[in-house]
Amino acid sequence: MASVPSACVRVVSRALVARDATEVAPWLLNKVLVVGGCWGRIVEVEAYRSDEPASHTFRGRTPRNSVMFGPAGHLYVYFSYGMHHCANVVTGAAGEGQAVLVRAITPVAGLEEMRSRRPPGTAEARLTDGPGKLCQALGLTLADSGRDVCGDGPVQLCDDGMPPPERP
DNA sequence: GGAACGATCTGC
DNA sequence: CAGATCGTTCCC
Repeated sequence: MASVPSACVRVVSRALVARDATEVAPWLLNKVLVVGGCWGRIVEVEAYRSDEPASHTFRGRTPRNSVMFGPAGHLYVYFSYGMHHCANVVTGAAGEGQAVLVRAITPVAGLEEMRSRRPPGTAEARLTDGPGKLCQALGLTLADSGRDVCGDGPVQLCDDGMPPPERP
């Protein structure tokens, strides 16, 4: 069980992810996603709000997307194309139906564990460089949907002090 | 009750 | 660039 990043790591506050998704998205870059003994740095994200046709919440609340209409700071995982999982961090005020999709992370710790969940021979650079890939590498499934990432649970969103890039 | 369609990934 | 593969949603 690898330890979390470094000395000054704190779970992000719910207030900071309760802002608008378009504001939270760039801020999430370089934050740390921890799942058990595995963790990596977020390097690509995408904001989804209910006013965008592509968003799962565009046509209102359904059983699947209900987590997105809940309070910020929870994980929304969905199953896509019958074979991939994708993970989002719910943002905004409860009821708004917004979230930020984590599109890619740079793997930092727990690499062997991540590799064991990916196809044999997967290069380190290809381990978590896509929304479906990172969920497979981290072992995130529908069972993780709804988890609070602002607490001390198995899935945590942390800040180790590295600022987001100036030019995203 | 059924059909169409993905916030994707991989291999040809 | 097409196929894999199935839950969710929407329409009849």
